[in-house]
Amino acid sequence: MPLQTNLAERGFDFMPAMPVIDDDYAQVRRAISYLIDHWRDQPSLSAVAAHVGLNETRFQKLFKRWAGISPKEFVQALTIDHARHLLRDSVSVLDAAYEVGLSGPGRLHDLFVTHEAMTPGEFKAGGAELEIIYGFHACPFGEALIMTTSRGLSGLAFCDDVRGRAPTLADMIRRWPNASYREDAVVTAPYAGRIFDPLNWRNETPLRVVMIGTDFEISVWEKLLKIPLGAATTYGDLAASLGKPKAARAVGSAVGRNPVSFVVPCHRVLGKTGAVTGYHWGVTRKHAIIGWEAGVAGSALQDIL
DNA sequence: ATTTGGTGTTGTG
DNA sequence: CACAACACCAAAT
Repeated sequence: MPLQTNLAERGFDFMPAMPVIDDDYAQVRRAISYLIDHWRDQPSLSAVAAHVGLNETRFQKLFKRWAGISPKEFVQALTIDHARHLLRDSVSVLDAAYEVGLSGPGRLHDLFVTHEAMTPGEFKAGGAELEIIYGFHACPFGEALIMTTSRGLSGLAFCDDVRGRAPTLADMIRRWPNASYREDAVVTAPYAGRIFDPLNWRNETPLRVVMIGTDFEISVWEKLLKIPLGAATTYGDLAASLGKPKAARAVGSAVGRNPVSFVVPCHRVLGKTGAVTGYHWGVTRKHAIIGWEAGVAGSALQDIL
């Protein structure tokens, strides 16, 4: 049955958001990467702007438009101090009162998500008929690759600015080599509008996500869905909350294999010290997401989230 | 500051 | 079945 006819049923009873146009990210990315390298020297606003190739005023506006906060506030959001603030309830958020069971709600404080799990066994058994439809869309963090099945969103990945789409698509296809794939950006576009525009996060119908992974991976990813905007946890705490306090490293691997980036907020997991550790799609992008979320958390939107 | 050793899970042969 | 790889972490240099 054609996917298009199911859109309303699957949660798209809203007008697609205004197109997510963010050519800004290319310049913002250069600024962030510069800041990561030079934060020690307290770089002036004009120095960062110059590095990006803009004058101070234009840079200010670009940044404010992109993040909702000033460059200064953004730098603040990347400090260990801010990380400690995000981590203040690291342990308890993972054991939040609400249950994220099968088909349960997650990310209750921001994006409204329900999910179901699909193990590799199930995936193999039903995989023959399973078609993955994908499309590329601009988003605040560069170009995103969105993948869907008839059961919901199954993948979200990011493209490298210079290497382009192909490596990202190959990376994702390698995860489910037996599926069939078809590109149709018309089908995936509503997901981009729903996911990357905070105004749509509390849409009354949940965003359906299907998790394809091993039992252990799924148990880790379900925990991630409990971390709300404005909070973070550590690999160690995550492991402990699964009853395996020594498995921090295994948890790190599982978090790294999360196929639904951003929606399953793996960027909200930090090292024990608050350091921003690795990210499958580049640590710079992890910084960008954390800073961008600081802007969302501090904005007037806060009231509706 | 850097190195070392102990970890659990997964993919490969 | 064994082994290497890994988005970790604490303890010892």
